[in-house]
Amino acid sequence: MKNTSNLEFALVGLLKQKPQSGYDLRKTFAKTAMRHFSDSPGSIYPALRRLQARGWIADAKPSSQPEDPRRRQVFHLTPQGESSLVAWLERPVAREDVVWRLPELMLRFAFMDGNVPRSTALRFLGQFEQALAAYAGELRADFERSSSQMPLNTGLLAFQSGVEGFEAQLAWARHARARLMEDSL
Amino acid sequence: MKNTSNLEFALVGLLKQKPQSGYDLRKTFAKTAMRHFSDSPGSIYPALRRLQARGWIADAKPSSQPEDPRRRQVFHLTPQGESSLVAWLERPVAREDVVWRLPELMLRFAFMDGNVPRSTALRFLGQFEQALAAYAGELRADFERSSSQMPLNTGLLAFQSGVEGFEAQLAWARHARARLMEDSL
DNA sequence: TCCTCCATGTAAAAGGTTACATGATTTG
DNA sequence: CAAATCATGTAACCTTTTACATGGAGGA
Repeated sequence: MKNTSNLEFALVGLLKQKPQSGYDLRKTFAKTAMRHFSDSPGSIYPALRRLQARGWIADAKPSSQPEDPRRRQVFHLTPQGESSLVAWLERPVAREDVVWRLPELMLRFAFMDGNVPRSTALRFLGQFEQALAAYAGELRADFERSSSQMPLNTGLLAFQSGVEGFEAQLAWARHARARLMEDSL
Repeated sequence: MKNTSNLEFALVGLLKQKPQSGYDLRKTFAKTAMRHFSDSPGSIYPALRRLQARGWIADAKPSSQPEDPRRRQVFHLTPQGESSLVAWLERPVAREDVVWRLPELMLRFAFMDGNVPRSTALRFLGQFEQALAAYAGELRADFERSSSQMPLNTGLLAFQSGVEGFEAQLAWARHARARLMEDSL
C-alpha cells in the first residue's frame, strides 16, 4: 500500500467528523482554519477517487443507475478508512518527522480529539517535544556558531527565523500539553 | 517564461555566490542551514539542466569533446541568470505570498545580501511586516472567536500553533529590520 | 434574462521522490 | 585490495497546479 498524502488524510479526517460531498470539503478548505490546503477541484476530486478505490471511503448512493452523474455525491468513511485514520494518528513521532514533516504532524494532532483518547494526544505531545527540543537545540547551536564567525547578513537572519520557528513550535507544544493535562482533570 | 521553483532559485543563489558543481550543491543542501532542501540527485541534476536550457547558468568547459561525461561539471551564473535573480529579489511582497509562499519569501531574503542593496532588504522587510501583521491579526481574531465558541480540543490547539507561527515570524521581521537598520549606521 | 453559486469533472504539464545504475578516485 | 566517497545520471511514479468544461438551480 502506497503512501497517503496530507491532503488525503485531511479529507479522511473531515469525513470522519461528518459525511459530506467533495464540494463541501472544498468549501471547508476555502473558508476555515484549514485554508492552507488548496481547494482546487483538480486536487480534491481525484484524491477522493483514490481513497474510494482504496476502500477507505464510499458514497451513500446505492449502485442504482447514476442518472445525472453531476449530482451531489456524499462520501463517508468505511471501517477500513477509520482504522487507517486511527493507525495514522497513533504513529510514533520520529525525529525525521519533526525535520521534514511538521505540517503532517500538526494535521495528525488536529484530528486526534474524537478519534483517539486524550492519552494518545498527550503521548504524541511528549514525543513531539522531545524530538523538537533536540532538533531546535542543534539548530540554535549551529546558528550561534555561524553568528560568531561572520558579520551580520540576511542569510544569517533568515537562518535565525528558521531556528525561532522551531523554538516557537516547541513553546506551543509545552503549552498545549499543559492545557490538555489540566483539561483532563 | 514559466515559473521557477524554490529549488531552482536556491541553486541560482548559491551559484551566484560561487561557481560550483551539482555535487557541491548537493553537499550544501545536505549539511548547511539549507538542509530543508532535498539533496537527492533526482531533483538537483534535472533542475540544473533546466536552468542551463534557459540560459541562466552555464558550465565552464569549452565545448571540446566531452571525454568522460562523468567528470565534475562546474556551473556559473550567466548575465541573464544574474538579472533574473535580482528581478526575483526585487519583487514586491504581496499578501498572497505571506499566506501561501512563506518559504520562498525567506529564501529571497536570505539571498539579498551581496545581490541587492540593503535598502531593498529593508523595503522587503517593511512590506513583509505589513502583510504579515494584517494576516496574523485576522488569524488571531478567527482563533479567539473559535476559542470562545467551543470547548478546548486538539483542533483548536493546532490552529493556535498556526497563528503563533505567523506571529513569531512577525516578531522576527521586526527584530531583523531593527538589526539591519542599526547595522547600516 | 443574466449572473452567481452549486457540483463535478478532465487534460496537460511539471516538479519532486525513490530507486537504480555507473564508474573514477581516494582512503584505510 | 576493499570500501567509501566522488560525481553524475535515468526511469517510473505520483501529486499538484492550472485551465478548461459542463450543466442545473436560484435570485435580481
